[in-house]
Amino acid sequence: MDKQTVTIYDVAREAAVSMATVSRVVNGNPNVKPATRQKVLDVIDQLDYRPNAVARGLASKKTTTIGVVIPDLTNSYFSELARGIDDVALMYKYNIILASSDENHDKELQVVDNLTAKQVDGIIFMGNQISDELRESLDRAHAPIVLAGSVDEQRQLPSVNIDYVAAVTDAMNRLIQRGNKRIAFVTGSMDESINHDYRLKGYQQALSSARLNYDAGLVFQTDYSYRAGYALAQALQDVKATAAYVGDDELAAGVLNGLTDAGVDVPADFEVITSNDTRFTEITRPRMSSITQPLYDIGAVSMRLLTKLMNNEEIGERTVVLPYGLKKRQSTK
Amino acid sequence: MDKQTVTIYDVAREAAVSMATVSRVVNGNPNVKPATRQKVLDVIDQLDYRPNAVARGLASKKTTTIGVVIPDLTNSYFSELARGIDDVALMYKYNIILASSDENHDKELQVVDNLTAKQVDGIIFMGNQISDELRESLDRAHAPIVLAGSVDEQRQLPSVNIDYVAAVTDAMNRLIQRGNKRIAFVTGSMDESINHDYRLKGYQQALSSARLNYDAGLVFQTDYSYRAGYALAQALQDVKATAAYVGDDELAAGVLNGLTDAGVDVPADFEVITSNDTRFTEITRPRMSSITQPLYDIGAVSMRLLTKLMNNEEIGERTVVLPYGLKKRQSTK
DNA sequence: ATGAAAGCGCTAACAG
DNA sequence: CTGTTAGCGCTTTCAT
Repeated sequence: MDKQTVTIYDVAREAAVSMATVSRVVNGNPNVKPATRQKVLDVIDQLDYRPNAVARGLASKKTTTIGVVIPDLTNSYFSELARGIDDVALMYKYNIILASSDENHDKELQVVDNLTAKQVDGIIFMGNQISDELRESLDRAHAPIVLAGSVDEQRQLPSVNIDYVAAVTDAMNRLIQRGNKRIAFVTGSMDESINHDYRLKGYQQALSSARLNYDAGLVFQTDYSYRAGYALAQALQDVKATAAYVGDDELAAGVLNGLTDAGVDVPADFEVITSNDTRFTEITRPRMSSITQPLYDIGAVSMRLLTKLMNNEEIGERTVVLPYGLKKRQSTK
Repeated sequence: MDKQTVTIYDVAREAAVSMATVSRVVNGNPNVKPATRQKVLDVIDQLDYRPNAVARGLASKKTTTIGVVIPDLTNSYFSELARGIDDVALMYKYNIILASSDENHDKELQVVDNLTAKQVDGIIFMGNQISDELRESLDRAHAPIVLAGSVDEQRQLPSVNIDYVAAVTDAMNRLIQRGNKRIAFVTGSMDESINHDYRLKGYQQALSSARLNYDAGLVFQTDYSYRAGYALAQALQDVKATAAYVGDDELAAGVLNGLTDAGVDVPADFEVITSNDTRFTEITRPRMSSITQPLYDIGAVSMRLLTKLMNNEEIGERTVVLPYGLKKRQSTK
């Protein structure tokens, strides 16, 4: 039942060199004579030696493992980001410890402490409520961290996103130009900075530029789920909205189908525009117009940035803003 | 830049006990006098001591970390399974190292070796082509493994699934009873055991029970993507199929929309039934009829089974088969 | 109930 | 270019 049969010591003995030398060839240290390197390599091959990453981690204080905290694995927005993270992590030979936070503050704290105990070399964090408590936990990790597709209202933490304010403003302008006067704003919790400090700001800016009144009754705060959106159909009609900006694609799909099933014609009688351009936008009928953002890239760039931070490389800008766009499909006129 | 400031040694000194005692209280060993336990606890609190999991792992040969290999993070089928795995892992205090395989055989081998190096205590594997090579790698891990929502044609590895053959047979019978004579079979690669050895078998069984001929021209092998399904619309009409069983929900959504956009009325002129009952089935219009399966539970039960295996607990059946169902929605008559 | 001591498998100075 | 020697921080016998 030995997990580890052959160790670096066995290789050293068999190859008649010191373990330091074995360590050197394993780690690609150039200070080894080709002949002995080959000899060691042969023995490694013959014994089928595999370095123990845990021992390595303890000795070197580097685990080549990063932590990724994700609010919801089953939400396409996050899983697309994760894919970008994963690809780049692989490229740089880092393993990922996945930690689900369920957008729950206590759990976020817990998982971060947990990642710290595991001595991760860095953390990619997705989530939009960075409390002071969390900031402390993150500090204790003594490891670099970057926010992926998430914002830090205090702009202290390195992050990669798009310009959410401008994106929402653009989306709103589109709706306003088409003559909509009562446009609903539908997103997740306003406790999330991205909703409260960015999207809502964009919403209000567009309104005020168009000299339209801001009506709190048009603001819907719910959770990011299809069901939640579907359930909103009646309320949306009750407030006489003729369009909606929605902060999540599944939520938007729910709004769209809820409305359609209630006999509302989208986009003729009601326009909807969503935020993340995930695959859901193509699957619904009508297809959903959306803000577009390079999700995979946001994840990939986050991870790349993290590697730089972990290597103490020179960083240009700690907050990288990627370009967004607007894609008109069928849910808007 | 010290990652670890306070160690067990510091606590021992400060509490005037040996590190062995500190270790005992940290690990909940009952052989500690309540008074000294309290003293140690106080010092731990005061110094904000956090055990280093890496050192622990090296000393105890247990990392409380498991590896999860997943073909595609962005596919709902797998992410739903992962959610179940994750929840139970948390419950038993295991961390998850996530390893994407991209349904690529070489990558599977590589990630398994990687997980082995990291000394994971167990592995949950999703994927349906267990080659001999992979089996060897898995063996070398010296860690228990369970297949989640995946099959091992050789039935050697512990796994949790539904009865795929029966499920597909049921789905086919439904289609056949409605009078369909030419039913397409649309799935991913036939190299995958689940497609070749299970689903296809169910398809053929249903056909033969109904005395319908098996026509290889009705079998479509593609990848699990919306685009792939969408692109199949013409081919499906060319072979004069009037219905299709589809092995993946996104793929099915593609088939459905492709057909609809080509002017085919679903379900009036063409029925489709899919396999995984993920959220996509509710979002498409018409909604998709589907085999139902307890995805979250499959993941959860897999993880639970793995914990038992890791603790050398007595296991009843190494292959657990969960119930499936059939849900009629609007894509079938 | 508690302590001493020997590792776990590897890296990293430091010599030579 | 290679070997020696300490640890890394913790668990785990084995004594006491």
